[in-house]
Amino acid sequence: MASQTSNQDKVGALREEVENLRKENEDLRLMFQAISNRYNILRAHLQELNLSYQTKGNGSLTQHVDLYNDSFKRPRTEFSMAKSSQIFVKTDPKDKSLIVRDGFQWRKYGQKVTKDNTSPRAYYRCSMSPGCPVKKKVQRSMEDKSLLVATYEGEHNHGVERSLGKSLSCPVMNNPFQSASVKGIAIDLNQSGADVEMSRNSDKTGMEGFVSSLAKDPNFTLALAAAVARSMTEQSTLPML
DNA sequence: CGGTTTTGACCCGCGC
DNA sequence: GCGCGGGTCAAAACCG
Repeated sequence: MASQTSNQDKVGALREEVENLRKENEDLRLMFQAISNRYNILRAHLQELNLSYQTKGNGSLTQHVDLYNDSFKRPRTEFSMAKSSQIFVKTDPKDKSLIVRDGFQWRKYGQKVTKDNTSPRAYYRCSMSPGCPVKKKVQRSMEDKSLLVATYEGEHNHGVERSLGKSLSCPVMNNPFQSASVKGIAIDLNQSGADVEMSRNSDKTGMEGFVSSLAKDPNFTLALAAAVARSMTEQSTLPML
């Protein structure tokens, strides 16, 4: 029958379309994860600015929110990946491992007990790319033993995608630690939560340029919407921690 | 077997 | 020059 063959054609075409969409979705997911990682690094840089401010004055919540805006309003000649930045990760204080999952692969090359802190400091080098100069130090905070402080130095000479292709779960996105806070500063390491906090606490002054440039790209907005939807679906299947 | 971790030795800058 | 402390090296152990 003619109608039967045309139905088969339609089914074939639909299958092909579904497969194409699936591939596209996968690409978009990887792209979203790369952007997420970059965002985390940028946020860590902000955190560093915030900390240096707090050491000078007694930072209340209001002050540190203002600083977010001030640091964005300030003209910058360079706004690349942070050359040196700190992030805080909430962990079990009894856990002696000094591991901070941030989406990159690291090779530990040393550990030292420092004078000002009873817990040891671990030294890592990025092992995702042969000549990558990035290093990080991880040490438990003295004030709050449940916090791991990771200090990053240098700029990666590669993207984060390299490792993402191998595993479906991005360590940063699936970070089991819901939030970390120290002296009134809260860093939410849960990806979706972080986005919400960001939009609540800042007027996005400095982010405007970045966001609007991305928003002008229809491909990006579509990609982001799809990736976020998928990300949320995946996260909803994870056990609540 | 190749990559990673461990850990004591070594290096180097800084203050005295 | 010397000692101290933080950072790195490198050989051995470990692990998937």
